Amino acid sequence: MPREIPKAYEPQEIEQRWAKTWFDEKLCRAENSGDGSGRTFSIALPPPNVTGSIHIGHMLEHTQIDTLVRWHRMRGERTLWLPGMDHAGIATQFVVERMLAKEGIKRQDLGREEFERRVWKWKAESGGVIKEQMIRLGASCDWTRERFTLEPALYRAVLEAFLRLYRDGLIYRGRYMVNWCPRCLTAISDLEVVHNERVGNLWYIRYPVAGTKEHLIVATTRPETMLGDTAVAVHPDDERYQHLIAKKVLLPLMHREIPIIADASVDRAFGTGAVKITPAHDPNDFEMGKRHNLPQIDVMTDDAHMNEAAGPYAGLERFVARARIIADLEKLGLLEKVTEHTHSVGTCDRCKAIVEPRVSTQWFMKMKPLAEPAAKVVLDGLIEVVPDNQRAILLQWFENIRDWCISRQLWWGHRIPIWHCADCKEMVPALDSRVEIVEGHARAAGVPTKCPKCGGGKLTQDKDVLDTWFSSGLWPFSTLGWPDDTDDLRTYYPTSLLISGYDILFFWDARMIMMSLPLSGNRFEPAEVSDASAVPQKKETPSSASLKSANDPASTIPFRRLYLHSLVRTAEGAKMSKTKGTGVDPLELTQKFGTDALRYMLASMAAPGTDIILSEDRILGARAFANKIWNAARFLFVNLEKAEAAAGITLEELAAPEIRAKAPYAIPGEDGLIHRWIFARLAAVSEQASRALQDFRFHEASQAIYQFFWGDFCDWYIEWVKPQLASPDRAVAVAAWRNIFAALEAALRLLHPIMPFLTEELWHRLPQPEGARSIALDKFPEPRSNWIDAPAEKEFASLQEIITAARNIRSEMKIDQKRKIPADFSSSDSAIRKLAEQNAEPLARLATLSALNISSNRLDGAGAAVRSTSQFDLRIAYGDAIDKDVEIARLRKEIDRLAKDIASKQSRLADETFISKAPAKIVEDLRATLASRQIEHQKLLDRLHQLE
RNA sequence: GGGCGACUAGCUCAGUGGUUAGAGCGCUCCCCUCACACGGGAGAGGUCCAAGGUUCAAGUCCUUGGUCGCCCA
Repeated sequence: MPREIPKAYEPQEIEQRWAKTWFDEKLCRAENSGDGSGRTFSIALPPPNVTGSIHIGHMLEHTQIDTLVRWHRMRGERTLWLPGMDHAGIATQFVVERMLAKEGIKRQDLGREEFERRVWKWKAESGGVIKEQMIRLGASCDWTRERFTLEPALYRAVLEAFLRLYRDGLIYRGRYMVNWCPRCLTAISDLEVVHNERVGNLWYIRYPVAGTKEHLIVATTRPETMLGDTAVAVHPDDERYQHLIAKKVLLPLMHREIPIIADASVDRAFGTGAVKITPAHDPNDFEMGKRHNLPQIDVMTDDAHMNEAAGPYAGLERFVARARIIADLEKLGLLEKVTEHTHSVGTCDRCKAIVEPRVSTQWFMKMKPLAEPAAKVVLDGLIEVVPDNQRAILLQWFENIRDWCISRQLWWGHRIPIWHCADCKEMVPALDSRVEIVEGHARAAGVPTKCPKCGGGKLTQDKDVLDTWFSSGLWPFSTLGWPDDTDDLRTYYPTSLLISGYDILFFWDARMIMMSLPLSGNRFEPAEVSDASAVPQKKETPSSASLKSANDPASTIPFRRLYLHSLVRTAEGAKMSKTKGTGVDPLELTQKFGTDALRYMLASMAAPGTDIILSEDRILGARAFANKIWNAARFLFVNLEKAEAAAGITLEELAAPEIRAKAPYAIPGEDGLIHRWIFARLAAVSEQASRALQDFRFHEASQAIYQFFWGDFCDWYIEWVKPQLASPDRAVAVAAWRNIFAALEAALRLLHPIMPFLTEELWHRLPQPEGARSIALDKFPEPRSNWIDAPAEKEFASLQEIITAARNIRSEMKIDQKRKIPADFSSSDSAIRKLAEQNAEPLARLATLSALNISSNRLDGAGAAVRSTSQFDLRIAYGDAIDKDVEIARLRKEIDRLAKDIASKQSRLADETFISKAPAKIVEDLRATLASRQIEHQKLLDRLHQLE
């Protein structure tokens, strides 16, 4: 048993040692005998991005998950926290392209296969730093079940999901308006576009009306798109323009005649009420173009330069073209005016480039038939959403859902398992979801060789890959072995809980629900087709009713509870951002303060629904807490050595597990109030912590445990029992030691879910059962019936009051801290007098009194300081040290406060409606409180009169 | 434009209709007392954003307004 204990807690070595041990010993591997018995708790790690390193947001998320996971595990449940990573299509491709750029290479120079090879190489070398960091930070994941979205099993799950959804008509391909990122060179989904208000301009441009001298003035924020205009639209009821409808205007610069059309969707109040229509470059115009059969003219290239359709402006970057166009219009006298105009500009979530709305041929997922059942499971309460207000936000999103663009023009990701026939353009899906391993990596194996429509043999696979979130949407079941029917799926699915930030509620949580419901139930029905000729015809989109009947929602939901945690913000309240350098590195913080301290701080701030503003002061407080715990343990071990030497007491006889189990022990010759009290507190706090954790109230659990450990255990319990521990009466010492070790050990288990390292270290310094590996596998304290003791709690509170009153007098009288002085104690209540008598020694010791004279007499306060409560009076006479004026001021303030309180209570009690309507308990309590206030008030008044 | 959240001690935040609204940090005073100065003891500090309303009872529920932040369009 190591006894050398440093004076201050030094977390670095301890944390590294335990992190390694936990990982090496596979401590948190979830056993699965397959019998499915007993309570199960399972949770999937929201997969961090393979390019990522841990940031403070992960740290918060993982602290909360890990705390709950450890708590459930300690409650004896079969517990699985399944970790892994996603391949982060755009981000990873970006990172590798940037590296290549340093060598002067473009991915196109390498070709697709070689580029993929390079990305895998990068992944092997630098991907997944975050895993090492998580291990270092003690995340109690089952690392034996770690998953990656591009590994063969999950690749197969993606193919299977795609093929089923395609077969069911939920995935389709078409030419529609999408958000195009000209930097990433790919389409992105609506969710990946960040809208910001920006001050720009509104340009008013004169379009000459053909065959007249009139001009129609249109207003636009993006003049460069006018090159692709195919109409001008006005509202059908707009009197200003009635005479122009069906005429034509001559599109300036392009010398093209385009029609003036009438459409009710035109906002008459915007600009001049006449708008240019560019169906290939604006979502509203796209819709209008369809209604009026207008041509779509795409005037840009993939990288946002003007293309040949832009005539003289071809080759210019879009904003250069804009400036040139404005200048040219001005020269021609066609620029009416320019005004300042604030409007919303969409940027790429990943690279911040301004997104170009653009028509493009892409793959989409139909969302309405998926969103309806998803909303239903939330409405029906099959998935509980916490905090509750997020539930409404989620439901509203399901309500207003739009189709999801799932294809990405990237080379890194799951390639769409569709082949195109060169002859007849038929789309041929992969024959099945099997994957083959080429150079160690998965790709679709069910390659069709013949076009089922025309019999042609020239089939080429679609070039696009799937949005990373598509594979993330399958995460809760793909990681457990789906589409196979595995023991893990049977045991751990649906998962118990998902914890994520509310910022990915739509990206991930919502999509997971939508994809799980139709897919995760059918484990025995792979979408295989036996031969190419049997490629199924696309069915009608299934109704939500048929989706529902195919699967039981209770068994196909991805998780039973969804907890949206808050975000960590900068001191200014902004979202932390790596690019802005406002991020905080949690590893740096753990280096400085210790992981447990950082975890404690985050947990103590993590009230549901409130964002966290990071404060170094709070981490310092948490570090102090860790140090306090360390030193409490240190006190026990250091003093135990003395007891060993003096009385031959051994740790084994004091703290062996079977000894601890029987605490609290009675102390020979006294009532053992203090010991009964600490276990009563332990019971209350254990219960409070459990209740709080059940409801994700991490801050409440943290605070309760802090209060217990520091306030109750250190400040009162240890101080109180010090003499007993050193007692020459061996029986007294042994009993006291046994109690204090049992209390400490239980407190460590109580604290373990939040502060795993410190508690593991100290737990191992106590005797444990043969073969016990970790506190993490021990039990969370549960209130025992012999711990609960309400009278002890009440009595001890009175003793605390007496000591505090005495200390208060001493402090106000500026009595030397070391100087022992006598005090007089009086109470009309014999039970209180008896309590004081029985505890005279600790009372005197902790209040530094030379004597405590107990009586039932009224105390004469002349020339002395007095503190009174309704239960007792305490008097200390000490020379002429009392400052009369100060004392009078204090009394007056107190009397005033009491008088107001008494008046308010009296008036309430005088109110008939209150008496008749309020619960009896409330009235009763109020009466009792009033009585004791009145006693107190009278005592203070008497005292004041005496002084005056 | 629609929705959500916040506003409580100097700061950061708890507060689940019912006793005198709490915590940590900071502040003031005293103490390096034999586990801990990352400590111990004692204290000061609040018209709970404003105004109405519901209720026997409002920091808490409702309405309106203000300031700040976020999400969706």
